[in-house]
Amino acid sequence: MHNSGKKSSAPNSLSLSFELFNEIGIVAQLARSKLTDQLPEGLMSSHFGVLNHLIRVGDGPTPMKLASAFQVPKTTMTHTLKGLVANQLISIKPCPEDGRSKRVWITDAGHQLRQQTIAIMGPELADLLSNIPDQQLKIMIENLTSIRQELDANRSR
Amino acid sequence: MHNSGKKSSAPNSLSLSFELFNEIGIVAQLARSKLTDQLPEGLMSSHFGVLNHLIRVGDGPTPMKLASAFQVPKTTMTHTLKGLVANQLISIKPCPEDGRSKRVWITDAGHQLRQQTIAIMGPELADLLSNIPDQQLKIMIENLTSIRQELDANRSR
DNA sequence: GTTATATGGTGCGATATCGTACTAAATAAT
DNA sequence: ATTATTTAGTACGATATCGCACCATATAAC
Repeated sequence: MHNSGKKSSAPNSLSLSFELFNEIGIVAQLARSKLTDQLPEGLMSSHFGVLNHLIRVGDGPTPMKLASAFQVPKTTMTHTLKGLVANQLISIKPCPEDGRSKRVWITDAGHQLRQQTIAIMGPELADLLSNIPDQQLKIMIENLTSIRQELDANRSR
Repeated sequence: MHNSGKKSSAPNSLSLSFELFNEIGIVAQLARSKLTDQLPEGLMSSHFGVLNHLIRVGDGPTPMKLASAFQVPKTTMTHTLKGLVANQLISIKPCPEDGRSKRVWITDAGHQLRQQTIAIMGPELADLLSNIPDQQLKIMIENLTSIRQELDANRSR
C-alpha cells in the first residue's frame, strides 16, 4: 500500500498530516483527563474503556482479545483487569475451551458504573460537538476508523 | 456555553460522540506507539512533542508554558525535560526577566533528531491519509481544533 | 515596607504503561 | 507418541505520568 492513487499526497498534505495527528493527540489527552476526573478514585480511562467495551462488543472476551482491541501490550491489560477485579467491576473466570485462557465478565456494579459515567459524560461530550454538523461528525468517524484500520494493519501487537 | 443553537444534539449525536472520542483515543495511541518505535532508545513521543513544539512555535519558552501547551501537569513536563537534557537535545537556562522561571532551548542535536524523525514519519503519516481528500483533512483539523479549544476552556491545568 | 497571595519549579510517592523473561497449555512437526 | 513451536497469561523491573507538598520568587494588599 503506497499512495494508491485516489488522492495525491501533495506537499502541503505533509504538514496537514502532522497537524492532524497533533490535534488528535491533544484532544485524546484532554478527553482522557476529563473522563478520569469523572471516575471514582483509583479508576482511570483505561478501566472505563474495558467496561464500555464489554457492553458494546459483548461479554466474555479473553484478556488477549481485550489487549488487541485496545492495542495495548497484554501485560498492560493484565494490570488494568487486576484493578477492575479489585473494584469488583468485572470477574475473571477460566475459559472452558482453552486451558490457557480466561474470560472476562462485567458485574452488576461494573454495568452500573458504566451507565452512570455515560450519563455524566455523554451530554458533556455532545455539548463539545454541538457546533459540528452531524454529517461532519460521521465523516470524521469514518476517516478516523479508516486511519485506525491502516495503523492496525501494520502493527505487530 | 450550553448547546448554543447552530446545531442540535439529536439523540443519535450522543452515541456518535462516544464513537468519535473512542476512535480519537485509539488512533492517538497507535500513532504515539508508532512514533515511539521510530525514536532512539529512551525517548518517547512526549520528548519528540517538545522538540517539535520548540521548532514550530519558537524557541525559549518556560517549562510552564510547555506544560500548558501540552496540557500536562508541570511535574510531568519537568520530568520530560530532564530526559531531553540528559540526551542533550535541549538546554535549560535561567530566565533573565523572572527569577522563578527557566527557558528551554533546542540544541543542534535536538534539531537534527526532529528533522530526521519527520523525514521518516512524515511520508508514513501522509500515506495513512492518502485516501482522504485534503478538504476533509482540513475539516477534521478545524473541528478537532475547535473541540480542543472548548476542552481547554473548561480546564484548570 | 511588610505581609499575604499567586506563580514557577522541583522532590517524592503512587500508580500506569511497557519490555523482557518465564510458565502452562495448545498446536504442529516428525 | 514425542518434541518443537506457538499462544495466553503473569511476574518483575524500568520508566512515564500524576497528585501533593514544598521552596523560591514575584505580585498584590495594606
